[in-house]
Order: sequence, then C-alpha cells, then structure tokens
Amino acid sequence: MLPALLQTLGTSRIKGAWFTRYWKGLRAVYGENAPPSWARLPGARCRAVEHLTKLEGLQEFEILAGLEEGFFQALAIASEVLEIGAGTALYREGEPSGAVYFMREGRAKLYRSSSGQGPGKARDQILGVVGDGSVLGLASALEGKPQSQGATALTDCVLYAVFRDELVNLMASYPGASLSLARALAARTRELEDLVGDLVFHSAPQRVARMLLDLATEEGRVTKRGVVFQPSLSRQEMAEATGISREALSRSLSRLAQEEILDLTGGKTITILKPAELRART
Amino acid sequence: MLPALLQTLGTSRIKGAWFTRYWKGLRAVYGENAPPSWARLPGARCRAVEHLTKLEGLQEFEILAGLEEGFFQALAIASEVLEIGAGTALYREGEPSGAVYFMREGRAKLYRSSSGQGPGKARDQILGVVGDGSVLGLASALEGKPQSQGATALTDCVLYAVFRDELVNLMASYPGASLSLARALAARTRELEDLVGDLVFHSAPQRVARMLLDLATEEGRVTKRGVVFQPSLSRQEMAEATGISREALSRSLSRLAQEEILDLTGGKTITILKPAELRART
DNA sequence: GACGGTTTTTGATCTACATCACATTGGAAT
DNA sequence: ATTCCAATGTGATGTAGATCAAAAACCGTC
Repeated sequence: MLPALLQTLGTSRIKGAWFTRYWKGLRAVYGENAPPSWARLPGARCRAVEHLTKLEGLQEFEILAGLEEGFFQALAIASEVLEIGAGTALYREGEPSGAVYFMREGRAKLYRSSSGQGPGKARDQILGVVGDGSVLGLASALEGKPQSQGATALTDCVLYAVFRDELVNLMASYPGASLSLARALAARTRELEDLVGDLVFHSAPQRVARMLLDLATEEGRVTKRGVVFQPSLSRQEMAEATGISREALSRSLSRLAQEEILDLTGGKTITILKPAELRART
Repeated sequence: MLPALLQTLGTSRIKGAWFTRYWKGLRAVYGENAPPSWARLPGARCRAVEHLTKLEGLQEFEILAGLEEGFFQALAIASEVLEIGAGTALYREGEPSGAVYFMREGRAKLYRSSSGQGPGKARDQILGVVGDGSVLGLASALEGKPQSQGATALTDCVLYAVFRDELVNLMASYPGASLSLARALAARTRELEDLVGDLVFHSAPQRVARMLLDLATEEGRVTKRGVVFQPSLSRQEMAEATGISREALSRSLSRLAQEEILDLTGGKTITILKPAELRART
C-alpha cells in the first residue's frame, strides 16, 4: 500500500481517521494530557465509598460473574464511584477516552452526532440505550482512540469509573477479565448489527413498533389494561433511536393510538394495549 | 423483571433471541453436534501444512503482534490452513458458530440478510469488506451464539481456522491474546458505528462516493490518469454495501462518469479521475 | 388563574429513492 | 462468429418519509 494512494484519495487505511481530526481539535481545548473525564463533569459527584462496599457492588455485575477474587480487589481499588444526574453527558464523541464506566444503576443513551453543517442542523442517532450492568466506553478505551460515540445519562446514574490504563493493565493480568469484557464487546457488535439490519430492512412504522417493544421490555410492567411504562426517552430521542424525524415518530404513535394499540392519554406514560398486535407490526 | 412482561410483549431481554430460532432450524438440518464448519464447505480445501510454516504465517498477523511465543505455538497446533475459492460462503447467518477464521490472504464480505418474505425478495446488507489480517466470526464465537452475519469469499482466500472452544481456551490462558482480540472487536464496533452513521446521516450519492473511496483505498493504485482499481464487489454488491438499490447505484455511477469524476469505460476497471472532487461529494 | 417557553402534534407540500419494466452489454460456451 | 444468460444500465412512475409551517398541549412561574 503506497502512501501516494492514501494521499491521492484523501482517505486513510486506518478506519475512523475522521476521529483523529476531532481529537486534535479537542486536544487544543483540553491540552495534551486530558484530565480524568469525570473531573470535568458538571453534574457529577465523586463519592468516597468504602473498599468493601465497592467490592460488593462490583461483584454484582453479571458480565464479571465468576472472575477471581483478586481481580475484584484490584478493580475496587482502581475504581471510583460516580453519581451523575439525569441529562449529564458522561462523555462526548471525539473526546479522548479517559475512562471506562460500569453502570451500577440508571439508564444512559449512546449516540452519534452528524457533523451537520450549520448550527441547529446537527442530528443525532441513538446507537443504544443501556441500563444496569452495562459497560460504557470500553471499545474506545481498548483502541486507545477518541470516543466513537457520546453517552448521556437519561436518569440519575451511579457508576464505577476506572481509568483506561488501569483497566487495560488489569485485563493483561487477569485473562478471565479480558475474556468477559471481550464477550461484552461481542454483544455490542451484535446489537449494532441488529441496528443496521433494522435500519435498512424495515420501514419506519416497523422500527417504531420494535422500539416501543424494546423500551417496554426494559421499563414496563404488566397491568390489566396492558403494559404500562414511562419511557426514559423523549419523543425527540425516540425518533433518534428509530432513525426517523420527530414528526414521523409522532404520526406513527398517533396512528397506533388511533388503532387502539397504544394509549397515549396518560401524559408521559404509554400503555401498550395490544402487545401482540404491536409485535405483528414489526 | 417479570417473566410475565417478556411473555406479554413477546420479546426477550436477551438481545438476538431471534437467532436462537434460526439456530433451532439449523440444528434440525445439521444435528445437535454440527460438524466443523469447514468440513461442509463445498469449495474448501483443507491443506496439510507444516507446523513451522503455520507458525510463521500466524506471526505475521498484525493484530497478534507482540504476543508470546507459547501462544503462537499453541495456535499453530490448534489451527488448520484452509483454502476457499471466490464465491464460497465461509459461514452463513444463523449457523452455529463452529470456528474463528484468521484471514491470511484474500477478501471477503460480511453481510446480513433480511428475512424477507417470499423468494427473490430477500435483500442483503453488506456490513463490511475485510482483507488480509482480519479475524472473522470472532464475536459470535465468544458469545457462543449462532453467527450474527454471513461471510462469503470475494476472492480466493487462504485462512487459518481455529475451533471456537480451542480459541476460547487459548484466550483464557494467554491474557495478551484476549486483549488483542478484544481490540479487534473494538475496531469492528467502531466500523459498525461508522456504518450506522453513514446510513442515517448521508444521502445515497454521498454514500456511493465514500464506498468508492474506501474500495479504492484498499484495492487501487495510483496512475497518471488517477486511481485505478478492479472492484472486488459487483454492482449488486456495491449497492448492498451502500444500502441502496442496484438501479440507484448504477445511476450514481453514471452521473459521476458523466461529470468526468470517474471513468467507467474500462470494462470491469474503475478509474477515479478526480479523487478530490469525489471526496468533496462525501 | 394568566403568561411565556418548550415540546409535541397536525397539516400540506416536496423530493429522493424504490420499484417496475425494459433495453443493453459483456462474457462464457459452442 | 453466434448464441445465450447473467449482469448492468436507463426510463417512467409511485410513495414513504423529510421538511416546512403553524396550531396545540404541556409545564413551570408569577
């Protein structure tokens, strides 16, 4: 591979070179040695927690189940407990990857922004909504590249934050941990593939139906009338998760309400009256 | 989380439950213990290769660079050298994950199919085109789930095949290997995120331009007239990679040729006459 | 309660792209 | 060459969903 080729095409063989540009921009803001990500989170409180409490908390993570005692001890020492309020950005796209976060409690959205020209024109695409027990920022941390996605808390969250380098060191010492975290990454690739498939193969109403079912699965509870839930996503965000415009989402929902598949009259709460019917629309 | 909820919604909290259905179908065909994937590849030749040769070959993989001698020894013992012809399906979506493949030589496409009703209606979406030095089927192998994607050789390929379980064992013994492979997975998630971003943020002509640049970066060479290459993808496949219809792709290309950005008169070869201009269309 | 601002809904229009139908090309087989 | 078949190109048409514009609902504040 000749450098001439890359120069002529203006591309780079290393995928995501695009981010490097971003990163350079951010280095200008944050300086060469970026401060630990959470040190500059506006809504964050870094809580001092006893070692034993941290240890117990970490051992509850399903993805870490079965790992050696020594690993948990080390991870507890390396991690800080972090509390952030709903709406706080945990990290932004293009920012240097400083830490990895284990979500103990709360929900967050992972998203990507279009570098859309002109202010007010930028669009977001939600890549996933994650809850208790997930790992955030792992991929970028392993690659040692800037964040490929943004993460924002949808509800108040409690997280364990671990510095990138410390996690990598831990992974190098505890093979089981690497394997578990690799599995977590594998699960994310599958979810992303699902997303791609959904986007290209299904129509907007179908995607809306699926999105509702997914949300309800995570956030709903069964009642006599159907499945009731208060979505953690605004309509705008639902549209971003579905990959359509806010207006189109609104119309889809109205349509489903009109057909008495949904009940939207409850203010912020949504009731799925006919789950089977909704599923059939997938 | 109540089972009642899952049952009412007809969903599953475990993402990708969909594949389990596929898998069950395939078990009916292949039986409970599926034969090693490559044993039933029609166009495959399993070549007996000396240990030392395998060892050297494996050590050339960039993603494995710097790992311990012992790991390479073990991997060489565990792996088989496989040759498959252009067009051979390495594995299919939904098939039980039997092995992981290290691509030594050749190019392959990773894709997902729509479960489109009715024959002749099924569509494919190409998730990526990979070349020398890539790992195929790793994510599904780690998850221990059926393949979430299909892989088909675009050119004749030489691969090292390793049984799923053997690779997992190796990873558990050599932490460095887990870490390296986790990095490979991280890179794939980034590429998938790029794909999602591309699909939702950019128009068809923009995606075509990017696809051409990406292909040319991998397969092109610089000449006086511009960058020349023989795409490993057919027009149909280019369309699938871009997420548009074959007709739309054709029109896009014609348009670019008309504007003298491309030269398509060379039969199967494409010449990018004005790389900068093409890049500007991104 | 009335008020201002944000978020959501509804309506009307416009367009990019899919789809269908058919023409053309190009390459393998003979 | 000639024939055949698959792959590709082009033209005409329809439509899903974006976009623009404006009304309506919601929400906190006074």
